[in-house]
Amino acid sequence: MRPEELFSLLSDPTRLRALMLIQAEGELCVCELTFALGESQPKVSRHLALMREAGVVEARREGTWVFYRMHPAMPDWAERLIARVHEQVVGLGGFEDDLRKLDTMNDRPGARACA
Amino acid sequence: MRPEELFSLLSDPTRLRALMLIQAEGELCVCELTFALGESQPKVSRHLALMREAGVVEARREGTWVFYRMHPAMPDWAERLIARVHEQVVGLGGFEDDLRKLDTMNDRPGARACA
DNA sequence: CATTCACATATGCTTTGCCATATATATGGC
DNA sequence: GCCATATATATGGCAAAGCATATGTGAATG
Repeated sequence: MRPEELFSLLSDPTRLRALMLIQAEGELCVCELTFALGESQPKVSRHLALMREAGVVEARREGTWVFYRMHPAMPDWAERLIARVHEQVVGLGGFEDDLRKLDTMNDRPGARACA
Repeated sequence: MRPEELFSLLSDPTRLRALMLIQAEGELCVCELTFALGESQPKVSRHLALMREAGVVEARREGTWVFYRMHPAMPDWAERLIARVHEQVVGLGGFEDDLRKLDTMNDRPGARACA
């Protein structure tokens, strides 16, 4: 993975917001991300697929749901970079709103863990 | 400036390489960047213009030359973010090459300073 | 046990718009 | 007039969004 490719992935609002949510929560399923972002399911799924194909996130199926988390085999520089991005960006309006929105979701598949 | 916009700027190889050089050197003119990157002058100029219009870098004219540096009024989060990016990618092959290439340039306008 | 249904997720397809590049030309200082 | 830099125009390609639809899983019904 080259740096420009990673930045290209981060340059879309839907992907950036989704990734910051995953970074904050550790693991989230598509329906949780769809709810928190307020975007259509196909749109969210497509963007997650792009990050999955690039090796930024990893998918794990559990019954009906598919959970996404940071890819464990990501290069160190990329992992650190995303963590730094999260630190600098999480305070900006919009990202906090997404987290709050997520907390208002009922009946979450609740695999709350492993951050 | 929104984060996605910054990442969009960083997602082009020419812009990323140029910005990393500026971050490392403090200040560089267009001809130095053109030389170090090995790209055409109009190409480099256009990419610098994009970053200038976005408020990421600032231009200063000194006679024939135009020097570019980080924009002093950039938001704190963006300034820190670019510094973190530099820390994480400066070690990757390619960026080091650009710096070495720059050092081989003769008759540099040499405003070496103020980093 | 097979069928049907409901739900979560993924994927073709098409249109639209932006981005990068190249070439050519213009500006501005010496 | 020469050099460094900027900008205009045209073109090719890629990326995002919407819509419809396909896949895959689980539950319920007969």
